[in-house]
Amino acid sequence: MRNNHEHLLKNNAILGRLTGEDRATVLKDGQVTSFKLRQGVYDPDQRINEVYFPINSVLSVVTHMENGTVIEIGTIGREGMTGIPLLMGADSTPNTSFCQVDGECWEMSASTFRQLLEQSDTFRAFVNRYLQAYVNMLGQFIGCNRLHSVYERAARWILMTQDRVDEDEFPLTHEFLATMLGSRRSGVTLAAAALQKAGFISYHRGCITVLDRDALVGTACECYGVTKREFDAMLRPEAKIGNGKRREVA
Amino acid sequence: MRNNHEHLLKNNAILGRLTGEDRATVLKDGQVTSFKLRQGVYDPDQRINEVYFPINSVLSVVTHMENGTVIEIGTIGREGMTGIPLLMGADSTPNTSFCQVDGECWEMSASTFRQLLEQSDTFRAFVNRYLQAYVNMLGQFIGCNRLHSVYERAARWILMTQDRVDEDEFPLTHEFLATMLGSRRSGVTLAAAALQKAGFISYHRGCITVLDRDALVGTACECYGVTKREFDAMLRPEAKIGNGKRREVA
DNA sequence: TCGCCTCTGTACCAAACCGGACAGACGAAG
DNA sequence: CTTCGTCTGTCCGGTTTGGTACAGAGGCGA
Repeated sequence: MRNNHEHLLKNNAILGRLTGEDRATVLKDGQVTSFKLRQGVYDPDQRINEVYFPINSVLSVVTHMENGTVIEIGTIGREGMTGIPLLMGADSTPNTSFCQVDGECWEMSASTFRQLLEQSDTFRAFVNRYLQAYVNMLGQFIGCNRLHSVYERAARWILMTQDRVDEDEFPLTHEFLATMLGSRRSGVTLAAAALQKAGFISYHRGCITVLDRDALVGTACECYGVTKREFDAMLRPEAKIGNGKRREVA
Repeated sequence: MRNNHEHLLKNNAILGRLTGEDRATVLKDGQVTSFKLRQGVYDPDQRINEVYFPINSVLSVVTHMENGTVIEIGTIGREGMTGIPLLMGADSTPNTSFCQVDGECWEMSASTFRQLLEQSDTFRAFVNRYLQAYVNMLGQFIGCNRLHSVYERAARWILMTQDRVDEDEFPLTHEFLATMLGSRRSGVTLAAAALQKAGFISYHRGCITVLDRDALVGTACECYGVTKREFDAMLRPEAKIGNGKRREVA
């Protein structure tokens, strides 16, 4: 049982790097939880009592506009965790989180999370670095949503999700993707059809398969690579976070 | 001289709330610095040696896309500070910061900043809450950039800047605003002309004047109000937001 | 005062996208 | 084997915006 759990922990980038006492605390005070497709994780402005470290599930953070429109602002998978606001001293978030691809998470109470932050420099360091990468992703997406086409963003989104589930196939409807991207469904259908025709992906009634990852990377906007490098770098303690951008102000 | 400085500190939402030893540390180890229009503050991936608390200046954080396009991801004025990455344990940022409206900042070395974080619960709390509001703003703008028109976003931007300079008049060209909003200049000219015709603003060769704030608020997308409430609430320790729950200070 | 540079107004075409709608196709449930 | 709901393909008019270009107007320096 414990071996099984330890195996699961390895799949999460943060938990998988803990050792000794820290790992013991995680195993002792946490548990595996499953999320089903579209299941809610956090509601706006509600107290956050648990944090989750995805193992093979993918969660989505979205914001609601006043007119009811929903749009994705971030994705959380095995590279990270939910409950970022706790790290900043808040106990809630104005956003909504839910399950985008069903699977398992490691659940930890907010109090255990805070205890670990105090107890472990390693844990605090990794979580902080994740926060940093997450915030940098938000900044990137501000530009992405303004400057890049549905086609590019769709490819980017598919790649990001595939990285997090680590399988070629996962559930996805055009309708859902359109909501995440803040575009209309028929626009996504055109983009998806083009990607399928090109042989990069195939899909069928709510299920998508990535066929040619490299081609997708070439199709997606730079935002995919930029954020991926950020997240990768965060996991290398000695690496400098950043991606070599060095430009002048206009 | 010291009185003068203390007066300046009051104008920054974070520094203005410090007392006793904390304030003494700030005054002892910091200084006033001026930024000129378009002057750079941080370059991508360069070590952050100083942090700045705007007094009456406004700074802008932008990201560069690979094709050279620049777009704003955040604004920093007297409600906050630069150097957020330090708070997350990083020592650089992938983004660029520069001066959007010239004026003064309180400059503090990174080491003093870290010392204050250790020394003062109050300081750490305020800075953490500011980070929280800043991150929430990023999330809001991800949606805003995708879903709202140039007209709405232009009004939002003008309001946000005016809040930070606290004067009705400040420098702004259509060209610059277009860059910040990630749109083309002539589109901003149309939006600005409409706002002027409506009597909400007036402008002339690189200088804009807000004439009717309330009308502008009505014109801007909800994102203005949402982020303003976040910043206001985060800086009031006793504030109740969301469902009436008090947010804990870290 | 003159000339130049910046800022603003405007125009035009093309592409992308919205908003909405409709129909076919597939699969799950009965 | 139907039925029904979901998912996808497609269409069309209208709007916004991108890309580009040009000209006038104001301010500033020579």
